[in-house]
Amino acid sequence: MPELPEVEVLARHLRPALHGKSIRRIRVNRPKILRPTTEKQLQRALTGAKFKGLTRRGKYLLFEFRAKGGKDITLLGHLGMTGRMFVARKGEALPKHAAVVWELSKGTFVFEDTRYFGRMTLDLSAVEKLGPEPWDREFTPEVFARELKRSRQPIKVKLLDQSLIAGVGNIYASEALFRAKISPRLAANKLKFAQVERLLDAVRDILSEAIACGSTVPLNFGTGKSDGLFYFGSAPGVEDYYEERLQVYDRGGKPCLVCGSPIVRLVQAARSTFFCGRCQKV
DNA sequence: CACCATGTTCCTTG
DNA sequence: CCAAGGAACATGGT
Repeated sequence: MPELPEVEVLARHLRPALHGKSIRRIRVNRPKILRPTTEKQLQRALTGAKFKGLTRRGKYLLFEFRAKGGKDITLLGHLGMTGRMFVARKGEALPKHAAVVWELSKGTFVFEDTRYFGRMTLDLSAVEKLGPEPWDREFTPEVFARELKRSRQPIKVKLLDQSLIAGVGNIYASEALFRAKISPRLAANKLKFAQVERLLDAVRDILSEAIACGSTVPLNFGTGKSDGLFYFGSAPGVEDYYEERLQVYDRGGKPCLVCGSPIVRLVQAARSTFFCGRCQKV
């Protein structure tokens, strides 16, 4: 479930769910997910700590706590490929792959992750390496263009570079390029300035629309199958809602929704890219 | 069985 | 030193 929009929507749901609560006890079922923090360190830092706030940076979540001794603590969360987080109600069964569980003053916070690629750690170094948020005022088309000039990698691959721009993942990279009518194969340093402008607008619009869409969906994490979100999401009764959300991703061989020509799948940097060979000529 | 999957990091090669 | 490519991580779905 996790690119910037999904993480943003999750943050908006978790904030009120954690408001005013503190951590009674921490259970770690998958210590690796804390790396390089140890289970002991996490428990020492957070047992008895009170939730103070939650922000998002790129695809990361930053949990703020006030520890028992009065010290402020930041905990970093990342969903990896398959991570989910939710506050379960009392007596609710834990999912099979619950990696970390916080028993709260009221309720239970669950970080579950089938593939265990996610993170929950006191090591904040990953965030320092992130590039700007897509809507950062300083991140102008001029800045974007200057960075792209330095690379001959395909533009699709550059969009996934979190040190260039934070938060774009494999799905929305394809979607943004389709929106901007730019070929994913075009070398980053070959983009015209007008294309860079269009691409930045497209990235911002695609992500904003996904957040707006996700924000209207009633999440119901606890009950099982529904992660309530986006591409794989199926909140009850809103199935059709998702139909038209993705224009190219995972639509290989299907007709382009603009021109009807078949959507092409290719592999770049070991990841699938989808695009329309007719609409995205250059 | 084969191949695919929303992400990041590490290692190798040039 | 850097850029680029690929494997590894771990589990499940088709």
